[in-house]
Amino acid sequence: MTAASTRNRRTAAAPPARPGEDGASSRDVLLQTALDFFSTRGFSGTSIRDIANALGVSVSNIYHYFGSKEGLWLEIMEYSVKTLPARLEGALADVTDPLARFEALVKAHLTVSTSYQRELRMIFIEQDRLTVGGDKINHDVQRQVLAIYIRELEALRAAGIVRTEHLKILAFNVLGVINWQLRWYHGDGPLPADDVHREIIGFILNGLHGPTPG
Amino acid sequence: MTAASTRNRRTAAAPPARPGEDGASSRDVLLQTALDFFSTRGFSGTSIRDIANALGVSVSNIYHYFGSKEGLWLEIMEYSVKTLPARLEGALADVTDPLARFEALVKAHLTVSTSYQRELRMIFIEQDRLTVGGDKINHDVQRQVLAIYIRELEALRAAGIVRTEHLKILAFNVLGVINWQLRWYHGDGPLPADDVHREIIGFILNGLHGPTPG
DNA sequence: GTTTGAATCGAACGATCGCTCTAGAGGCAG
DNA sequence: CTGCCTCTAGAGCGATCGTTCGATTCAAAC
Repeated sequence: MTAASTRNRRTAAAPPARPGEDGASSRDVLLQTALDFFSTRGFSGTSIRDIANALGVSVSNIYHYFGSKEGLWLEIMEYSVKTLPARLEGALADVTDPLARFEALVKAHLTVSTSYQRELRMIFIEQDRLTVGGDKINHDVQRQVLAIYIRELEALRAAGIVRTEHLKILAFNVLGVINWQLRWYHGDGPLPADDVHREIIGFILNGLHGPTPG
Repeated sequence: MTAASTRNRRTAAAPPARPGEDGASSRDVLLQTALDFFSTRGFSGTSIRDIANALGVSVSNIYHYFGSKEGLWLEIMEYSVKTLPARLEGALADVTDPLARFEALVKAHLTVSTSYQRELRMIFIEQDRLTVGGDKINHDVQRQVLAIYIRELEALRAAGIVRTEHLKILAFNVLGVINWQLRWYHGDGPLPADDVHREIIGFILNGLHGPTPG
């Protein structure tokens, strides 16, 4: 969102970075640009020089701040994707009714997805290219999120709202709708994000009832 | 491993063998191996040497059969993904009732997804790395499939089953559930594919009813 | 027997990859 | 001024990338 504007400010003449002055340090600009590339081209589809050249800086800069290409990827994960499970749990803190909890869960998930769209895309684009430690973050986050959904779905089944016994499949279906939105929603449509979210939530909450017997 | 033992004896004037015609020709083995790599590592995450070394053959072989790395990718698309819209239309040929049509559409889509899981994954993994002509196939297929779903959803709205006016969002939600299955379903679970499909269809058909007013 | 052509290999090309190294520029403490 | 530290640039390293080329094998065609 702000990457393009900050980028133009410090291109050609290579001025020294002034952290805190204009709010975007060299480090932040590198992160934003890397985010743009990683989220659209994937890890192996993005080269260090792609990022450096887009900003008109040297590749040494990236290694100075992040140590390696994978370190840059992990740095983005650290402040965004890794916080997703805690954010979802936070949205459930004050809600007791099972159905209201689930709706709050989906709503919070959609809100985070809109805020961190590019970052979350990084999870789902090309997952077998990082070293063991790097992949572990992706898998851990996805596993934690899935566990949250299954736990809430169990409460819904206890309440008689969900009838199927295959809660894992149901959770995948719900997550499919939510995560697919990362692909098709670009914010340039005529509908505000809230209306889009309402449509998605309506679809999911109806889908919970599962296959009609008979 | 099997490439060295398979010597093909095909007639000189004929073009390369069609897939599935005789045993496993060198060409077919190359296609299958490329499919394994492309569907898990993406286009830029797969190197020509990855494929060649996995089979113990020379990289020249790939260029002999497919001309280029992108030609190999497109060859896979040609016999699989590109046929998806026609297959979906074919499933609708004899059905008239709108709801039955939609159910047949989703069911056929799931069947094709199970048969061509790796091929369809290639669509959704890394989409900005091919040249203009290569990307066009991906976009065309996705656009055609979306058009089919929207057309059927319009019939459902005319029949009073679908109430929302945002059919495009609804179509994306349905496609999200179906396509997300490409990620999580690996066929190694305890449930047969038919049961999984039934769960997914049940979720989608209930989701069609959309947000409950009030 | 000769010719043809598809199938295959191994070497090598230029480009690009992730990454390292050295050095210079500028701020700041002594 | 001197030394230290952070930030940055640029050259260059070895490896790998997609691709090309020449040569060889082998079976069918003439």
